[in-house]
Amino acid sequence: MPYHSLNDNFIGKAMASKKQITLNDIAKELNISKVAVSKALRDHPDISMETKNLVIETATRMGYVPNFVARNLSARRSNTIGLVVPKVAHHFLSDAIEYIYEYAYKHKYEIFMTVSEENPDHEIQHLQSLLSMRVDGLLISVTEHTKDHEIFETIKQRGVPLVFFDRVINDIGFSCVTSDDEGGSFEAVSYLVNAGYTKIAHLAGYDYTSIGRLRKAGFMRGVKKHKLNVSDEWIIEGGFSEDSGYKNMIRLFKTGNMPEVIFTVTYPVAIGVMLAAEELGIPVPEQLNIFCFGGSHYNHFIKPSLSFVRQPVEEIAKTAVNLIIDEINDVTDKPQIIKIPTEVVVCDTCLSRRENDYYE
Amino acid sequence: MPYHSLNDNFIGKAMASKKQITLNDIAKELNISKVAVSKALRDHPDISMETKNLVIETATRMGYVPNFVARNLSARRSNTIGLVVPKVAHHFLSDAIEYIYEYAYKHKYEIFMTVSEENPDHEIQHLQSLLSMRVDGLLISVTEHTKDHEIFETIKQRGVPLVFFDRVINDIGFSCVTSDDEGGSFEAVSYLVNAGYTKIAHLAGYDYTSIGRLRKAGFMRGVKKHKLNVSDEWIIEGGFSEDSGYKNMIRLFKTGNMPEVIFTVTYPVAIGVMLAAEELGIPVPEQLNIFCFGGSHYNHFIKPSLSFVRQPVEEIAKTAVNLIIDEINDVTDKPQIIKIPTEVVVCDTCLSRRENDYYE
DNA sequence: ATGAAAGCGCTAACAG
DNA sequence: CTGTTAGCGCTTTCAT
Repeated sequence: MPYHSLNDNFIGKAMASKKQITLNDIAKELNISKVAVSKALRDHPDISMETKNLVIETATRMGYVPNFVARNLSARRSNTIGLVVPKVAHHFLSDAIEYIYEYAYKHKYEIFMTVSEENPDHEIQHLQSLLSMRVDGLLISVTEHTKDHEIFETIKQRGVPLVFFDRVINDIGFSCVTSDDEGGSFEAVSYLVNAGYTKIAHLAGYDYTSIGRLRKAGFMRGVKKHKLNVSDEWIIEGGFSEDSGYKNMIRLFKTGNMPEVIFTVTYPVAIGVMLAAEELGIPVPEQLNIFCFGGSHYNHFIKPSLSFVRQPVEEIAKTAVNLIIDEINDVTDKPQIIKIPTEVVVCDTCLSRRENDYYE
Repeated sequence: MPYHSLNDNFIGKAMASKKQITLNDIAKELNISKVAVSKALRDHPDISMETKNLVIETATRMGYVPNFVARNLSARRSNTIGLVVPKVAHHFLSDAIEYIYEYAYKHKYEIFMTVSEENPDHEIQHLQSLLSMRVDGLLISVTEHTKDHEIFETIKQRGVPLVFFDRVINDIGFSCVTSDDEGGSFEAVSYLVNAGYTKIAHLAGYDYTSIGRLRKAGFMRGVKKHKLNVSDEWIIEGGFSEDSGYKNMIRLFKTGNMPEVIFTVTYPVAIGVMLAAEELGIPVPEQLNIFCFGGSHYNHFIKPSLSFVRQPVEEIAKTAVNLIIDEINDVTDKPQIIKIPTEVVVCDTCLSRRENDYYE
């Protein structure tokens, strides 16, 4: 069934059965025109203070609630931003979402959020829905499986502003806001080397997902810079979830060739590695160390707590919101590629083995 | 400024600048009427198979995207449910949100979600926005500070269906879907008593919030049933966050009168207690045990992992979605009060001290 | 089976 | 300052 066909259940009883108060009702009550009421309510300079107060008072008294649907249809803008995320129960995204709401709210934009569940088909569907709702702009972090860019071409054609954040698609003409994935991974390796580790493996994401590709690239740059010996078996491409961390840790173990440290592409992957290590009877951090990209609220309570590269989530959210609003109002050049710096945070794992380590 | 006045920034450039394909464009292209196209796209029985196929093909070819705003205005229903939650980065809610999206999606309803950040004023604002967008129904979990019920009266008056879930307001004529908060707490106490604990404290929520009141009530019923001696100092009313758990643990400690077990109203509160215990040098679970209402993804990795009352999150989400859809379509009696059973899950804390304990 | 007419509630453009 | 006119894009009667 093509997208533009209607939902099956778009029938039956409509919503609110009670009569709604409209601009017209207020106008009649006051014996003025509909337009005057509309303007008064919008605090338009055309209208006298006196009339305004009268209108506002009457509107409140009559229980008027404006109809945004009508307003949006007429004004061809909705003051609304569509947000598409792959998950909600997710260390990074759940925080990012809250910040996005917070900053959008400050700018008087409403956010309509939609969850794709890491499913590219749902992602397309939701994007279409949001487009159909005539949102003014789109904010999206793509699923870990998004490969098809057709929908984004459509969006570009239609001229709807869109900003990618965190998991992005570069080079297709839209702005992107991310942490410095490549640089952060590079710094992680540098930290590890300075701390006295040389045998480092990397559980990577997928190459077709920006964070997977870039974090691996940063890792590789670190490896090259510090002339580390990294066997092929130590770089395993997998997903971004706990599950893939678990599986790939087992796979790594089976090679019989274990590193000192495993650097994982995400926090959940590290958790999966911990789980597997526990089952395999490998003590962490004594026999195996773990370092990951991205933190978690619960990290402090986990034993051992994981050292990690901090993602500047608030900054990313804030920047993305500001950018999409600027693009909506056409006050910025696009596309912009923005990378927010990261920071190495040392917890229980991967402590320095040296004496005078400058990382304190 | 009254709610119905417009946002300050409702000016400036509108969205999509490119011309959008409308029903009319397709109609002209095909030399048939707008209505025929509309009906064909909606698979209306009036239209012949032949015409339908032709229309659908042409629409696809021309890149037609239906305008839901116009559709909703005309049809007076949007196939959309408004969702208001107090937080997103939250053990229970982040899961609940995903399930709500999942089940709504199955029923071809779109969810527009909004985050109140535990702020009752934002909550009211968002409810108003959603109402103005003419959502067909509302799903809400209230903030921990929501006391004023006026907005809900307004919603009732307007005849818009609403279903509360998890944090609910009873007795104001709306349906509620929750876990069995009272029963779950009662069972927790029963478990603890059977496991050999008698000195139990309760870090409660607020009495004006449903989950706080009911979980405390269940606790009290357990205390009475098992004739436990619980000193007044052991029942502390606070919030639902990590922060309040931390503060109240310190407060409890200062009384010099410590229980064997602290039963907390939520998982985050338990985490706060753990934090404080760590700082105070009280070993958990050796010297102090913790039991809480609600679990967490990360519980398995926390040492010691917390024993808890499992909230049936998927069931709650599913039930709430089904209920709101039924109410939208007026195929159910309302209001309904639905309680989903909970389950005691034993992890590292509060293990049984008895030999032949039937809880294994 | 198809279409013409009438609006959903609101805002924009222009005239007074 | 206020009102009139003309839609936004779509869905509903109700004719044909």
